[in-house]
Amino acid sequence: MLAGPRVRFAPSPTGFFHVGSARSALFNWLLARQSPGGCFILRIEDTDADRNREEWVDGIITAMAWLGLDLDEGPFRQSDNVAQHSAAADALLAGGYLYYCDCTGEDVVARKGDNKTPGYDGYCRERHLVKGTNTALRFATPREGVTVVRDLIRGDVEFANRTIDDFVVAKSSGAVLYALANVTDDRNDRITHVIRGEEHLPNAPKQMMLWSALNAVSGDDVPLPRYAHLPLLVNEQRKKLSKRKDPVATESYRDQGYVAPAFVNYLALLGWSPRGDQEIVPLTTIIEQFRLEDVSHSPAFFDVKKLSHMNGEYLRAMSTEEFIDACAPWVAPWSTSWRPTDREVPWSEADFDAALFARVAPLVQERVATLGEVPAMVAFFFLEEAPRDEAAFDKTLRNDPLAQALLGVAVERFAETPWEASALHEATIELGEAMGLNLRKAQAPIRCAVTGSLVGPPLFESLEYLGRDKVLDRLHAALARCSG
RNA sequence: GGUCCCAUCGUCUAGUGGCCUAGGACAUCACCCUCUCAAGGUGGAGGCACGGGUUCGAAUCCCGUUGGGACUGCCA
Repeated sequence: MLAGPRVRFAPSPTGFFHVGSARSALFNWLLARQSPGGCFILRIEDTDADRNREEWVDGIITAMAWLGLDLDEGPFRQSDNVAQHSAAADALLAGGYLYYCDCTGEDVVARKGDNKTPGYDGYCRERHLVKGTNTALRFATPREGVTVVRDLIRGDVEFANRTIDDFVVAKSSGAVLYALANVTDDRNDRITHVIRGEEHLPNAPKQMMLWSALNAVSGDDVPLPRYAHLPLLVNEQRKKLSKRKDPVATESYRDQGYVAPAFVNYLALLGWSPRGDQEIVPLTTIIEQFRLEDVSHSPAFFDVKKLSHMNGEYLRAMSTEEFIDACAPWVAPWSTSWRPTDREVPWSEADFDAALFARVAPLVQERVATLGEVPAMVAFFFLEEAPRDEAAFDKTLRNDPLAQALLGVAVERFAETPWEASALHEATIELGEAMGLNLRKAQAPIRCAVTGSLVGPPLFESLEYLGRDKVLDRLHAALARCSG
C-alpha cells in the first residue's frame, strides 16, 4: 500500500490558540485528508517548561476538536521525547557536528564589532572545550556552499551557508532546544511535509543541516521532508498578528458565536481560494481542491467583517432546528455541555421559554451574523420588562403627543383584536390611518413600548408570540412613563 | 545593520504571455423590496507600486528601484 503524506501540527502552548495556528493546523489537516493514507499528527511542543501552561494545551485540543480537525496520531508531547533529543545531541557530538561553547551573550556582542555577519562568530569552534557548567552545544555550520530549501509554496530559497551562524542546539543545562528537538521528532515520526508559518523559513536551512547530520550519524537515511511556508496573517498595520495586541484567540470567535464550518471556510480563504467564483464552499470541496502549490505568497489580513458575513450565510443556511440547537449555548447555557465564557444571559432559566424561542428563532435567524447577537435580539420575550433604549423612548414616545395618543387607542383596539399577527398588522394600519400616520410611523411607538427598542424582529409576529396580556401591560406601562 | 520573503480594487483573492475593456467576494455608495432592523435583488465607484528590459504582444518572464514584512534567543 502506498503511504500517504505524514504531516504534523506542532504548536507551543504559550497562549491562546492563535488563528494563525488554526490556519496552519487546517492546511496540514487538508493535506492529510485529501490523500488516501494521509496522517495528521498533533505534537505539543512543550519543552520550554517556563512558558507552557496546561490550560493552553487544553485550549489547543478543544479548539481543534471544535474546528473538526481530527487527529490520526497524538496528541503527543514533545516533552515525552527528551531522552531521544539528548541521544540525538550525543550522537551529533560524537559525530563531530557539535562543539561546546562557553561564551556569554555579552561576549558574542563584544566581539562582533564591525563584523557584518550576524549571530555567533564561531569563536569556540576550535577551542575543543569539554562539557562544563556553562557550556552550550553549538552546531558547526558549513562555511561554504549553499543550502536550498525546496519550498512547495515559494519554490527554491537559497541560503549561503556562511550566513548561517553556529546556532545553539542544547543549553548549558543540557536541555535540547527547538531546532534539534523539532527535527528529531519529525525524523522519528517520519514526517513527509513540514507546513508552517513563514516566520519559520529562516529555520529551515538549519533544520535541513541537522536532519542530514542525523541521517549520517544514525545510518538511517530518512528522506528530508518537503517544506511549505505559509504566508503570515497580519493586522491592519501589516504586522504579524500579535497575541498581545490583536484579537487572535480562536476560542473567542467561538464564544462570539461564529460556527466552525464558517470559520474553517474563512480560514481556508486566507492564502488560498477554491476554483470558480464561489467562495462559500463545503469542506469536501476544499479538501478536494486544496493544493499547497496554489497557496499565495503574500501576507493576508484577517478580516472579521468578511468572517461575519460568511458566518451569517452559514447561519441562514441552517434548518430552523439546527439553528435552534446552535443557539442553545447562548440562550440556554444551563442546558449545554459547552458554553461561551464571559457571556451573561440576560434572563434566568425560569424566565426562558424554549417553545417560545423555537417560534421566534426563524425571525432572528435571518437577522444575525453571529450567535452571540441572538440574546439581545430576543431578550424582550423573556424578561418581565423589556430592556430600555431611553433615547429611542424619548424620541418616539416621551416627546411625541401624537404617538402617545396612538398608543392610547392601541391599548383599546388590541384588547379586542384577534390575537394573531395579520390581524394586529391590519389593526395597526387602521390605527395609523385614523391619525394620518403610515404604517412605518405607526408601528414605531408600539414597537418601542413593547420591545424597548426601535429595531428588532418583525413586530406583529412578536406581539402574537408575546401574548395579549404582556403586550397590553407594556403598552400601559409606556403610557404611564410618558405622563410620569 | 545582516539574511530571507513579499508586492492585482480599502480587504481577501482569480489571473501562470494573447480569452483582460483585469473576474469574484467582503466592505462602501445608490436604487428596489419593506412594519423597524436585517436578509434579498439591481446597479455604481474602486486595482495590476514605479522604472527599465525580453517579446509581434506583459498583470503575467528578467533586472533594478521603492515600499512592506519575517528572522536575526542558551524561545518555539
